[in-house]
Amino acid sequence: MSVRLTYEDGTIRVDAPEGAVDSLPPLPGVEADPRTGNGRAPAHRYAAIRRALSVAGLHVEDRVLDLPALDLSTAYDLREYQREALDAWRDADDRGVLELPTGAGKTVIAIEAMVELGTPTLVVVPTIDLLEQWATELEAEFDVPIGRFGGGTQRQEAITVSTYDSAYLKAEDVGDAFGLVVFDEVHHLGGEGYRDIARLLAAPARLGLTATFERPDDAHEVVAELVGDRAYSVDVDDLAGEHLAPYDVRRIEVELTPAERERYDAKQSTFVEYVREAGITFTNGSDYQELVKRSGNDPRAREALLAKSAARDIMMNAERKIERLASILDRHREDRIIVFTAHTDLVYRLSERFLLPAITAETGAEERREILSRFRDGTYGRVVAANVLDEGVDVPDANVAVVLSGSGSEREFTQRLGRILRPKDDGGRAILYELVSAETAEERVADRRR
DNA sequence: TTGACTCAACATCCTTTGCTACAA
DNA sequence: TTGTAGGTTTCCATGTTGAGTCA
Repeated sequence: MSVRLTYEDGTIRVDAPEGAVDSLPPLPGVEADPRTGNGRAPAHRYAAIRRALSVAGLHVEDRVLDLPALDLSTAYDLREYQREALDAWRDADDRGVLELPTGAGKTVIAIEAMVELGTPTLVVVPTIDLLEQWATELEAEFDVPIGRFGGGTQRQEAITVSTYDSAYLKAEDVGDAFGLVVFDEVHHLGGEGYRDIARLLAAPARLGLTATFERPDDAHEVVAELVGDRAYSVDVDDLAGEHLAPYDVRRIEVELTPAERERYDAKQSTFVEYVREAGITFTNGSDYQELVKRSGNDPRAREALLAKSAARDIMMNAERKIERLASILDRHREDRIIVFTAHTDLVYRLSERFLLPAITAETGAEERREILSRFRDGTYGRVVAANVLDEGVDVPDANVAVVLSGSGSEREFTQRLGRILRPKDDGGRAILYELVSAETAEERVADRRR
């Protein structure tokens, strides 16, 4: 008996002769389609279905992928840990996630994987900036045209780079055109909508790259199912000193002013009292969602949330943080500094007071390029940014970071730290200052991200 | 082609506790 | 008496991004 596999709009269609689908061994993800009398599975099950059919000793007429072999080569020589990472991925049947810190050379590993597999490849990235970086790198490395989905162009080639958004729109149409898919910053794939990208593609080989695989909402489990488990992981501290700059993190506690303290305590207790009365325990992650839900029709819940938000503003934008920043800027006159905040308002205030070039979400692409280019060539020695420079932008090297405020996200912290870890010519140490308001919830927030 | 706009998607947002109605 | 479930269609606010539309 011969089983036929076909790709159809993001699914794998399974046909057996005489409608003998019922007599097939159980196949991963395949369900009977009562209308057509055949079996059907989401496309990402393709590799597993092939394996199951092969184990069962059935003959397969495979019409899913019909891909040309690519003859690629690269001049790159992998470092030892890069080689180990790639080998681990290959040992896991060309599936899985590599967890490496920013600056460890994830792109190089992906390029080597493409050379070894020699199959059409789709690279999926979160931003247009990254799309350009990857495309430029691949064009320089391989002597083939590189396609682009995103940023206004939709051109498909054997090797194509796409944004997550465009990949989401195109996956159904191109799901049978690639043998390998590389997800850069693969933690994004845990997003409710984005995970469909991986479901609709038939590509048997899947490589995920990230500096922080785990997600607070546990969606990395979904990512592991779609791309493969974490195959290799190396920590910043394993590379610091050799391939990355050695670094120090200095936490500086700052007192609230009496006026700030009074307002903070009032707002915080409004929140805490409501939480206590409502019996919300925050024992699991969804409790906060529960509170948000309530605030839709319970005015007191809404008031509590607004109070919490006001308290957060006070502790994150505390006056004395700005004073401490002044002395840090003074001490590091000769250094290259990036100042990070959580609020755009504060970015503009700091920009005005210390004459720092500012970048926020409101900064246009052209102006942003200009600022970063001047930071790169040394015209500017310091910049202040909101959450913009956290990921997906090629930020010139700095050696001092000042985190004035941030979330409890481990990912955000890792990315900000990564901004100062490119090895220094003089072998110098990088420093990250973390300003935290004493005796506020910010102490917990700061603990959580480390 | 560009620039300004809107829209949708995604991420973060968190604390020290214990109710109430109903079915079996 | 004991065990269990308890919104249905999420979504307080802020920040960031990519895609699409229109002039």
